[in-house]
Amino acid sequence: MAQVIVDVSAYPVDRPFDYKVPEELQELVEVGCRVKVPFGKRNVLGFITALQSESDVPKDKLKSIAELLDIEPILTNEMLELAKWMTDHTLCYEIDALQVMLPSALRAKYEKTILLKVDPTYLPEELQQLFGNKTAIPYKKVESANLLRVLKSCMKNGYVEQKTVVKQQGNVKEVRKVKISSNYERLQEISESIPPRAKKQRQVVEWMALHVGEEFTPNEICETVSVTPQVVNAVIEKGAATYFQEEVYRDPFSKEVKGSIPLALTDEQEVALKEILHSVKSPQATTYLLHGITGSGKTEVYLQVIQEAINRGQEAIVLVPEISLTPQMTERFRARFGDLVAVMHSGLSKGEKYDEWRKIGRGEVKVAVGARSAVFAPFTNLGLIILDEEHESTYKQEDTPRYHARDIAIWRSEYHHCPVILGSATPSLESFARAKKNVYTLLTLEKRAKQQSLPKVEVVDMREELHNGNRSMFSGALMEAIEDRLKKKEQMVLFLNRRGFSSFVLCRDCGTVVQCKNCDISMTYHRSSEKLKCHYCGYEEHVPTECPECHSEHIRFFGTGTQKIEAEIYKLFPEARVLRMDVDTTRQKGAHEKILEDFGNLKADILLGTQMIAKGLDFPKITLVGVLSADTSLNLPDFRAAERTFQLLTQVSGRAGRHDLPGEVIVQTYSPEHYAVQLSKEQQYAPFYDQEMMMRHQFAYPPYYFVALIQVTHEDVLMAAEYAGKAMDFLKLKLSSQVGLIGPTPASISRVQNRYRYQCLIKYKKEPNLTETLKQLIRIYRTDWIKKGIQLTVDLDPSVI
DNA sequence: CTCCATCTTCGA
DNA sequence: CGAAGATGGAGT
Repeated sequence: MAQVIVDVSAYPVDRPFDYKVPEELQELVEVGCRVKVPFGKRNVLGFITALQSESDVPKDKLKSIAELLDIEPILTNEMLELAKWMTDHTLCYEIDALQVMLPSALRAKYEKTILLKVDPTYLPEELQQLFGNKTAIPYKKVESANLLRVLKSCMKNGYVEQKTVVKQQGNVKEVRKVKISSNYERLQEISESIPPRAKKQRQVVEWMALHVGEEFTPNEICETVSVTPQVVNAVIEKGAATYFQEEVYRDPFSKEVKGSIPLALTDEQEVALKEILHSVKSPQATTYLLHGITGSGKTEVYLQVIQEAINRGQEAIVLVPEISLTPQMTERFRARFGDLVAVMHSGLSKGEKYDEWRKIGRGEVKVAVGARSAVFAPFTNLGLIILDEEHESTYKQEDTPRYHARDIAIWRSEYHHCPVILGSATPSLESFARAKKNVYTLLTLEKRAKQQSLPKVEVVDMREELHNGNRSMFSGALMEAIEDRLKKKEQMVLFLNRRGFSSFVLCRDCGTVVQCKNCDISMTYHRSSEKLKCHYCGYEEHVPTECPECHSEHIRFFGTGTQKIEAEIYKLFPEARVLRMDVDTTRQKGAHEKILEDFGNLKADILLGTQMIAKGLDFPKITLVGVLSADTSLNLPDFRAAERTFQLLTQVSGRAGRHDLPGEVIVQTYSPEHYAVQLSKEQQYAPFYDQEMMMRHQFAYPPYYFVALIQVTHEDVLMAAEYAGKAMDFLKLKLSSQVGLIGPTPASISRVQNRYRYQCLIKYKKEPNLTETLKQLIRIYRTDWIKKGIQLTVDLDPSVI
């Protein structure tokens, strides 16, 4: 008897189902294996979460497992426990928690197929043709041939049957290899039996006799003996060797990396290292907040702690925020630990991810470097987990299961009794507050590792520029600086924070801005494709030649996309060589690496990009960083806007002058007096923290309060508003008077994909009843509201509001 | 009464 | 989530 969580995300089936284990699988099934089980009228994938001898389910209802998909369990006990915890803490289904821990290659692919049940001659001509001589074809094929009507009548007659087959999305890659017989005499016999005119065959067998028992790819043999594959085939048929399949890994690394050795540490680094090593050795689950200014050498500390973990036979997980960072970052880890490193990021194919995952699970590697989901790396003897740039919002998954990698890391550290390092130059207020309360242990690096001084930061007031008649995106100071660097042949990074402010199309006669027809947001102009795109739903349309409202021809592009800036740079500085890095230029696989490599090889003077270039860049020739508009992130309707801006400005500034040449930073803004702008000038984290904490206290936001966000959407505005109101009423009724309830209010983007969005915010300090109340709300929604087309989501600890 | 479209239910 | 029964309105 096996308890199985089935692969169906729905409320009524979010619990284990009991299945009989067929005789032939008795000895094989294990907790954590995937199985194929009959569920309702179809087969689905499921995970065995428990094995037991008894079941409360009546015997006549019990079905048997149809197929065992894994000989070895793919989920560890730790993962099963963690999944339970996640369902409770993120209010998701257990199946979603389990699925998110596995590489997508192991997820199920359901394919509708049509099975032939009678002699094909019974079928109408067209359908017969589709089947050919097969007995099963994909449903899609019938659909695309427009034969659904024919199919239906055949199904009625019982000529054909529909069935969904369960497959997995990706597979182990195998290559065919040749194993030469280990029997020397046998090879001699074969050689002698080969007729004299088959010269090539004899050559092959004679060569094989020199490599008794060895393994080669067919290609290797063909090349060394210089024969065609057919010859090798013939020899194998005679019994000189056998074909076999060998499992191989897809190699995600494009280039070799030179080795590196541990660097000498500064006193500060030494102190931090000793402290963390203490927890590695104890071992104990301590969470460290490593607060080190940009360029203070956090990574070297990570590397040396990991080395110790490896020496102790343990493994380490390193989380980095985005792919933009991974090439440079992973190279540092590969340089130190070589083949012991696995990478996990979105740039890899399904198959590559699966291979890396298997290397980790088998213990063939000791370090996993990757983005958010790498926190689930299936190590069994973890010695350390690191979250670099811990404040990054990408550590929070924005759809179910809405987990935060930081929380998962801490959970796993408690399970494995190992430390967690949260590293950042600009820690999230939450983490820093916890460090101050000694929930986390604070470690500080205040000096830059190579003793360079911090770059000089100049804040330019764009209002004055405007008064002085400069209407361009470049202030006088920035233009001068760019010209200067171009002359000196030094490099620059220009940073444009595009979020919420990109090039839109505006009619100068009536003021209409072209909006997406599905969402309440302006369309963004893309010069390369000459199209308008919606960044929320992906809708595209051609650039209009006249205003859609008043048909005036006076329409023009406003705002500043990276493309527009690029064009402007070329106009102002015709000799400048610009590399643009944004969503458009990095869509292709390996494009990040290519751009950064080119920039590193001095193939361009200016690197122009969006937030993806804010982090991790480390090139010696960068002496100028320009932030074209600091305001865009400052004015977002999010209580973390100031924090984000401070973090962003600090990070960007950190790109300049990391090596011998001194760096300069120019920040353009319409709010030069804002504390987030002012305090980022000298990376004054502590004053910023104090100031921002005051604001958070005043408005009852984290870290003083926890927040939970409830979003209600519907195609109809009134329905969305009404049910958001109902949700609010329910919360008011059930929660204590201690909680702050805000809403319902329209979401900052009030319509996405033709659905109107309303939200309610819960602020609370201690509310033991909260999870239960939210579960009840979700229950009401699932049993009642969902029928009316309402969609409701709950996010405990949302990263964007 | 038949046919199809949509809603509802249920899953071991 | 998806299959199949239940429901219901339009067409024969």
